[in-house]
Amino acid sequence: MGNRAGGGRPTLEDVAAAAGVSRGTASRVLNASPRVSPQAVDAVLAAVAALGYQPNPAARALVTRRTGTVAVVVSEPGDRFFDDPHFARLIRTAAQELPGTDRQMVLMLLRSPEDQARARQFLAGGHVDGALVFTPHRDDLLPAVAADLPLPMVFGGRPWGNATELYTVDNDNSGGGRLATEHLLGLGRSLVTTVAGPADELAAEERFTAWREALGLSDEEAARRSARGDFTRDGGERAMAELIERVPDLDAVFAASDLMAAGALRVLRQVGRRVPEDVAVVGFDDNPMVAPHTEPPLTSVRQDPVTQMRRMVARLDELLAGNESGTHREVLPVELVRRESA
Amino acid sequence: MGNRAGGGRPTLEDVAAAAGVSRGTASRVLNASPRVSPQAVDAVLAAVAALGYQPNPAARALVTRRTGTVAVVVSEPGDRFFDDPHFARLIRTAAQELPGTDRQMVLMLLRSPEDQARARQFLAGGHVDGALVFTPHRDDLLPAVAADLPLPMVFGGRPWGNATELYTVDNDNSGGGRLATEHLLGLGRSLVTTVAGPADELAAEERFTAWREALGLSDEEAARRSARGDFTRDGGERAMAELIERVPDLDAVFAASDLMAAGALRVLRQVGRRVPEDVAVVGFDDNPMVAPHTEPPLTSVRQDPVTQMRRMVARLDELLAGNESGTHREVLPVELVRRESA
DNA sequence: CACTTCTATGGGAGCGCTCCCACAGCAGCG
DNA sequence: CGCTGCTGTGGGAGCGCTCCCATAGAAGTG
Repeated sequence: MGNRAGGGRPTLEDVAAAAGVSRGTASRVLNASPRVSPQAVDAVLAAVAALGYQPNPAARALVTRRTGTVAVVVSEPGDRFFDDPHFARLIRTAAQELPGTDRQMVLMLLRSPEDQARARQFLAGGHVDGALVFTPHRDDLLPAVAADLPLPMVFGGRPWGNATELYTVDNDNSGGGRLATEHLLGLGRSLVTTVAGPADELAAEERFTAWREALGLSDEEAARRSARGDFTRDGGERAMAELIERVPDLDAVFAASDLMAAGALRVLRQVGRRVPEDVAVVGFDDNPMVAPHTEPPLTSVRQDPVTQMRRMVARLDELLAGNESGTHREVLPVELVRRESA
Repeated sequence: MGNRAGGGRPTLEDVAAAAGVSRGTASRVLNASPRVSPQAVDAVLAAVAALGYQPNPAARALVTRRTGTVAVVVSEPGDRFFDDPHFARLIRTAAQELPGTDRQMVLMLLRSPEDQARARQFLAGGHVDGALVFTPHRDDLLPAVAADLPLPMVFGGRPWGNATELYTVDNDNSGGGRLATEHLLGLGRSLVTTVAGPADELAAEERFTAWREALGLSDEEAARRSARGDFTRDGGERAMAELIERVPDLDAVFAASDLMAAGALRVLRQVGRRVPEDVAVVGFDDNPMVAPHTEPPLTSVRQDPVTQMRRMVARLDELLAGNESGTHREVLPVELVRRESA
């Protein structure tokens, strides 16, 4: 009576014994089954409290085939995971949204092709009930195998490949690129250049294409008026330096990320161009750790990782509930936030 | 033969049947038991490959009482989790160090007292084999209950309370505070002030005390020459503004974090004090996203979250292996990185 | 050659839960 | 008063593994 004979953690059997009911009834109480008498509920709950009982998650998972955990997968081979506060916001939102429904979050950072293979194994291995996946790079192999994995998955940002059957929650990169470019045009700027993101990320390509189309540029002219960065501050500096060399008379820059815009601003200052008087600059992200703190504060296209993650969790919840209807592709709107740089 | 009758995932029984051995032998092969014949090993491995078998983690956990996962717990009620790249570095290092030994990482962000209670439940619930815990705040309740939890735990930074039986991996905050202060003194500065961190964090208190003792200040004088921030950039700005008002003739500032130092630099610039000519500034963290990018680049006390997390993982591994010897408290050295601000 | 080791193997037991079938008890009905 | 239906309960089966005991056969010993 009271505690368990073996001395270890109490089991459901111990709870049942203490409550004077059977294991089956105790289980029904814990799973909120309607077919239990009120007095049984009370007795079991009292026994649970008295014994400090907690269900064994492994035993439960074994029979229900549900683990109560969700994987959050981020592929980022470089240093951006900690250089860019964007990721921290994503992770934090995931951590906040998931426990709300009593699910734990397994975080996987993928830095190499081997990591990707391991992640595939892991996701197929029954460790988690579903996955939220960020695989923006062209050589990320997870999207290609995603359709074969018998696991609910929602992608953040559209991965490469014509995987229309994947569930994705994306930001409106094209709309953002257009917004930024048209804003610069509206300011009366005549030579709008861009510091583009890495060509292996679709989001970067979409922003670039939107810029090119908003200006109606030929491929050659677009190439001349653009330079690539890698979404980092240093990359932005290098690209800006290259651009100013090649297009000395530029009077506007659309940078595909705030971090790159920050690098660009620094270079512009170094070469004596005033922002926004000589050169207007627009960033992308509206990163709260970057955009308001640059010199001058940065006008930027706001995309909201919090909303994105929320929508991803909501979509995954639907999939976990067996609801496979609904659009596969969801696109979140972006907006221009004006500050002083443009 | 071949695949499973039921059509679901193959089980160990299926593998055994395909390999022409018993379930017991198949299990021995998978667990690298020495008592198996080479031909049995080959047959089982071939069957595993042919069937695409993966062990059911729940079934394994049920009997071994090991889940193969480790919790990483971070208590941070404010926005610092994504404002401060420090956390991202910690998380990324954990993600990198843990899978090396085939363990998964469950991330828990604690923002409220309820979260703390939930975390306690979770850690006691058998979901994970161990935990790496960051609970720097005075009202974090996890450290107090840690000793009662039958779970290997390693703390990052020393939590409040005289919990000498806890395993901790800390940075040398006192040494760092002394280093910074003595450096400023060595520069010939006569009025060294400090922008201290929040009083509810032990690390902040240790840095503050080291500063006070290096200067040999009375309590009143220490209070006059210091102002508190909350480890954020904005907090640093406010504290610096307050300090410059109260101690107009200050010629040096030791800021307890790089982010606060960045805020301080901005205020100093605004009021027309030149750094380092008029005021020398030293930060703390040597945050790679902040210190090299301030105006001017920041001299800072380097602490290395990568090393810290590595040591924590190593210590947890020892505990998981049953080795409870070794020092409970480990302190990591810090060093001064000179740039232009001091 | 009978005996004891040793090695490799088979298969039962059992981890702690949920699911489900069977059944007791009790109304309500003709 | 025998029948059906409904509610609450007990307990067997079984999820897929690992552990361990028993045992067959090979190898070693006097």
